[in-house]
Amino acid sequence: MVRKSETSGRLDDAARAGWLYYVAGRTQDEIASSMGISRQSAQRLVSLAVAERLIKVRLDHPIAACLELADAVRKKFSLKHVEVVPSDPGSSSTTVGIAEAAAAEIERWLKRPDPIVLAVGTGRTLKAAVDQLPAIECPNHRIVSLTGNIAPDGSAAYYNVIFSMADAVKARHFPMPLPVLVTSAEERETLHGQQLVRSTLEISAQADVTFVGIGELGIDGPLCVDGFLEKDEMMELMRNGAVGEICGWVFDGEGKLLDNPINERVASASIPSRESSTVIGIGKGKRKFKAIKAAVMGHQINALITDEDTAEYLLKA
Amino acid sequence: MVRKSETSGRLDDAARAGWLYYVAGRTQDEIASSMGISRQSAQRLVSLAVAERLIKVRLDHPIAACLELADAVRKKFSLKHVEVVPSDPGSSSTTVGIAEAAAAEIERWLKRPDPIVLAVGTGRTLKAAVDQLPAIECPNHRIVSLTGNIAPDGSAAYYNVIFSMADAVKARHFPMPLPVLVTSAEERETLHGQQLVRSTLEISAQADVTFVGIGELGIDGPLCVDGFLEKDEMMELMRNGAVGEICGWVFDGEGKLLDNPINERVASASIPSRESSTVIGIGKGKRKFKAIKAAVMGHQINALITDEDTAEYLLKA
DNA sequence: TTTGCTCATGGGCAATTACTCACCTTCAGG
DNA sequence: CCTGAAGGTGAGTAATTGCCCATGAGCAAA
Repeated sequence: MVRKSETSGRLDDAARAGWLYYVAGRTQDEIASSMGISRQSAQRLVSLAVAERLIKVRLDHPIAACLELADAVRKKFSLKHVEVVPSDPGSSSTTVGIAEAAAAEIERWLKRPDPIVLAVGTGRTLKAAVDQLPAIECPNHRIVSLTGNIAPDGSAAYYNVIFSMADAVKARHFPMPLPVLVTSAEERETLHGQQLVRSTLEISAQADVTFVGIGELGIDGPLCVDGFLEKDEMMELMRNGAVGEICGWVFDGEGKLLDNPINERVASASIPSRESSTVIGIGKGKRKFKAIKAAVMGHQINALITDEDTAEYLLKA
Repeated sequence: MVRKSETSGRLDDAARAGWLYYVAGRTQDEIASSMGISRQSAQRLVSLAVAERLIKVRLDHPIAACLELADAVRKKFSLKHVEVVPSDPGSSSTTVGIAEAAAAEIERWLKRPDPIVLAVGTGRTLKAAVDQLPAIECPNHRIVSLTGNIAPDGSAAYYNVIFSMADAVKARHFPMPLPVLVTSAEERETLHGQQLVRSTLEISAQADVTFVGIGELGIDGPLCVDGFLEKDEMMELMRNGAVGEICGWVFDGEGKLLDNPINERVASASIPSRESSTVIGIGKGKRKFKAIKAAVMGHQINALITDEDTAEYLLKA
């Protein structure tokens, strides 16, 4: 304490101050008087100890690993927000965990006092999330669907989540009275020109936050299973490099939307701006690995809710 | 996540808040808004995480003064290893600081790749140290208790640390199904002859490293407070020159085990060899000064974790 | 000796955090 | 159905901390 100018002495002091502060739990004032320096100097020593990484903080809880993964993924892909839930090794479900997390995130947005536009896509995961929502009243908000609600056979599409959402959430909601895929680009233009559709599209473009499922391709993927695409169309798509889809918009391994006849027939609204709004993708599981990776690489989404296994894949890949 | 009342969910939230606060360095306001709760609730979660010991802080820096003291003490008493942590002038705690240091030392031993036998004694300080341990998996190691786990009233003794240790450390552990003191030397022989006890005793004799608390005597000392000895027995002991105890083994001012009826009734295993293994005593504080000095003088231990004040006392005395 | 630079210091102040209090829900037991 | 305990909540407030700034010491180059 007599000599101050040696650098090592200063680090020693920093260590001592840091110890008193973090381990012993004293205030900076107490440290200052016990070391015979001013409070400000004590503060500097404490922050020096932190800056020099003399102080190591550890959190002993399974959730810590998830948070670290989330942070790493967020940084690697420059995402706005990433949430990672623990993987459940015993379950093959593609929704358990992330559905609850997504529901919590939806709830947080809906509880905001200022009016927002919340857009939703489609998919089983998103449906599961919406099913977790409690009853909420939020007359200020608007909820809009990006995708059509008409299945290939003309019935109401089951996985159009906006209706499930309307059950729980009291807000104005805007479905999209269209099929998911139409027969041609021209038909899409015509339909999108209708007044009702056009106003819904305009609302969707203003979305503050968007929740979308991320679908894998393949003959077991949702586009085939739900009958939107025939098996041979799917094979053709995959030959062209397609690996995943969001709201029917098909993209390749780098997350670029494909320039092909299928995408020309997608009647969904465009995915809202990733520059000016938050677009949260939801998905996990081995079959979706490539699709999720492509979606984050190509910035089709700028936020992600997934599980540990998937997050680890994203970091390794 | 819709329902919040689950206790485990609350701890998860605490962990999350603690991580965001200490690891990610966010403010409580940011945490509050990102978790959708009020700032006060965020603050509560953070302090809950601290209170539940989810957050562990460690300081990685050899403070010069402490190092010098440690070296001097090590030489003076021919010890294998001495660790000195800064004293906290304002605190009367007998564990703060050394508990963290002891936990770090235990962790270092447990992280060794080669299989070891780690023995533990008893005491509040050791308990506090073990409570600082993170979760570790080390199936190669064995952990054995030197002292019985049965209190005078027949219940499980609280300060038998091996059970706390088993919570954090995944390793085979061997408790000692005995009281600390039995009624006579003969009873001890009988009990020690039991197969279960004998094998535990054999393991303890092979210990590579042992961690023991150092207890002071007196009517406020642990032996009396925990009901192992009556006040008059204690007075008698002290009249005979006893100054401290380790695992119940009572020794005099020079660290020699007393040849008296009490030590004949101690059911603990013998302290493992100070020739062939490392026996680390943990303790600090004025009330323990004489006991610690006696323990190092008599080589009841061959390594010590203590604080500056105690180290200075040991050098002067 | 002067000049110019770096760096630690303490004061002051705004931001952040901890604590207390009154109230509100939940739930077990009468 | 009421009641009281336990535990959670937000508001308000006091305590603590982080940061900017002007100052001055130390030191090397001019």
